[in-house]
Amino acid sequence: MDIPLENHLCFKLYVSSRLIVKLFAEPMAALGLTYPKYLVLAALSEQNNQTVTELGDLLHLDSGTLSPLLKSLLADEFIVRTRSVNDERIVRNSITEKGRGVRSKATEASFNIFCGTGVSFDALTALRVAMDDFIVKCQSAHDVKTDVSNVKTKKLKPKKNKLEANSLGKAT
Amino acid sequence: MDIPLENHLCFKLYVSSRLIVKLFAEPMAALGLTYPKYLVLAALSEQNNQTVTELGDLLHLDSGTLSPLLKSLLADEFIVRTRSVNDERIVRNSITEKGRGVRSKATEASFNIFCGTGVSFDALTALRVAMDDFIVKCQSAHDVKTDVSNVKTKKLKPKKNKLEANSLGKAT
DNA sequence: AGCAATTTAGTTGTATGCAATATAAAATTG
DNA sequence: CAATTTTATATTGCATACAACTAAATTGCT
Repeated sequence: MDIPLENHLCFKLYVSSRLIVKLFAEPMAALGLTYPKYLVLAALSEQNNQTVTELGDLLHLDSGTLSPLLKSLLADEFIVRTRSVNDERIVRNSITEKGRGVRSKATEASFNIFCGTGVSFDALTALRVAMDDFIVKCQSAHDVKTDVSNVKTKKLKPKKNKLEANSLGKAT
Repeated sequence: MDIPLENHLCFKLYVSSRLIVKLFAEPMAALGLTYPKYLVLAALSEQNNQTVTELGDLLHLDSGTLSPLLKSLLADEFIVRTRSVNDERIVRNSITEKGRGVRSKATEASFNIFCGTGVSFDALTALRVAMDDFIVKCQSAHDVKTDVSNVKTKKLKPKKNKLEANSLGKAT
């Protein structure tokens, strides 16, 4: 089979994503951030105190990527991390005041980057909407692949609790 | 400043790109490929015998990424590499028959992946067109950043030279 | 010709992404 | 309630990306 590279939407997305992340690099670095770190701060800024799993669902990143990122953000004091008292497996991540400060500046930088591209608001919005649909469909396609067997084998039950607080001292 | 993550086009692109690349992973691995390797083979399949720089311009990748990639493709005999006689700095990359074989199968897989997402051809085309414009604008914005000073200004840098041979014979 | 600047590709160091694995803790099960 | 399974997070290993740097080859300039 033969399809020109030019006709590969995946290729366009791949290039677009890397180009835009590259545009973010300098402004973010000036704030002590990287692109994914900015996303984490933005996520926590809107909904604070999220678990690693919740952040992962939102950003489509797994613990293999998030754990080092959160560790670094903690070291920079942009976030604090608290192991849950009720369930010691869970670690909640909260943005600090310092974190909110850089997040705000970073969002401003992000806005300026967008302006710098000269893309119209309409085009921006249209792309976002189209992208939303695409993301849902890709996610579904991916779930189909990985969920072949667990269609009927899941159940949720209420939690209990026990034990006391610490600050990331236990559980792994 | 405060803009919801949901309104960040960059975020949508970032997520979309990673999702689609993830969908490619298994089918490509079955052919001994990865996503960027597939792109290289697709590029050479359309325009064979390209230099590293030409491939880089097309795929928006630099030698830091391409050199290891091409080295790996060479080891797998999907391409051959020839240092130019006229200009020994230049290395031309050509897809082999074996390479064309897997590229064809990979393109077929790529088509199937697209079908699996359920995205309509129209939506696909619309996205690609919108993406093209976006890429051009991002590229321009990036060029503006990096070209600010070299329109009329030169830099002074110390130079020297020494050493020899590598796997392809000469020229580092 | 002779040397500085430029170009081309490769290497190094850092930061992701992600699958696979590890580990602790909680939920289920017999 | 002990053993098993599941869940939440962290760690490891591999493959990109990319900036910065290196080395060799070529161009340009005087």
